[in-house]
Amino acid sequence: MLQQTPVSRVIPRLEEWLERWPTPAHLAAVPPGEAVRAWATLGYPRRALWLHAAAVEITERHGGLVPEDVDALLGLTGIGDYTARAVAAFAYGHRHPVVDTNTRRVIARAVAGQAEPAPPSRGRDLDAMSALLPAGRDEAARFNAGIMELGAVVCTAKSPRCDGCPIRDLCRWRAAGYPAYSGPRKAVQKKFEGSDRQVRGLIMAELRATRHPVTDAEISGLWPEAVQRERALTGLLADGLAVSAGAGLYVLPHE
DNA sequence: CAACCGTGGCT
DNA sequence: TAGCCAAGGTT
Repeated sequence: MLQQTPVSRVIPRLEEWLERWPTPAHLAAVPPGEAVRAWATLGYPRRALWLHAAAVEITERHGGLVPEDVDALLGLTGIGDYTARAVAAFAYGHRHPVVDTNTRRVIARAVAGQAEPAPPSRGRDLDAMSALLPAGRDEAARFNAGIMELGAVVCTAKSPRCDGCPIRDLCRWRAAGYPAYSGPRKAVQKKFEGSDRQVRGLIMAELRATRHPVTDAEISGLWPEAVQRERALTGLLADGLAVSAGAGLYVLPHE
C-alpha cells in the first residue's frame, strides 16, 4: 500500500484491511476482485491484485507465514527491492540496507551535499546506505527507520525543516550553503487529466461500484473518445484487473 | 534504462 | 494554478 502512496493515506485503509483479512490466508481465500474493491481509491489497483497474488503465494509456498529472507520475499508478486528489505528489516529485525525515496534524499543532502538525489540506482543506493548502516542488528533496524522518518518529516522534498533537524550540524548540504540542484532534469510526470491513467481509473471505479457486470454501453458513457477508451479497457483486461463476463460485459477478477 | 501505472494533498 | 510529489514494481 505504501508504494508511491503517502503514509497518511494508507493508514485508515490498512486498518480496515487487516480487520477484514488479518492473515495472508484470509486474503488468499477471497477472489482477487474483492481485494481490488477494498483497495478503493488508493491508486495503482494492480498493487491490490499483486498483494492478493502474494497472499496466495505465501499461503501455498510458505505455510501462510510471510518469509523472512530477502530472496524469498523478492520471489513474491509485487515485492521488489525496497519492500523485501523493509519487511526483512522492520518486521523481522534483520540487518539489511533499506532505501526508499526518503532515504535517497537524506543521503543526497546530508552526505553528498546535493539538494536532490540522482535518479534511483539499486547498486549505488544500496552501497551508499551500506556504508552508513551500523554494525549491530538492532541499531541497523533503527537507523533504517530513522533515516526514512527524517526524510519524511524533516528533510522533506519541498520545504525541509533544516532549523529543527537533528543532524543539521553534520549536514554537508547545509555546510555548503544549500546549493541548488544542478544535475539532470528528472523525468516529468505526465499530466493526469486526459491520460490513459484517468480513463483506466474511471473504468475501475465503475467496476468497483457494482457487483453486476458492467456493460460496454456504461463504459462508453465514461469517456467520449473511443480509441482511448478501448485502449484503456484492453489494458485493464491484459492486466487482469477486469475480466470478460460475456459479450460486452466486464467484472472484477473472480478467480 | 525509460515508460507506464492512480489518486489526492500541497504549494 | 499547474505542477510536484508520495515507505515502488514490472515490463
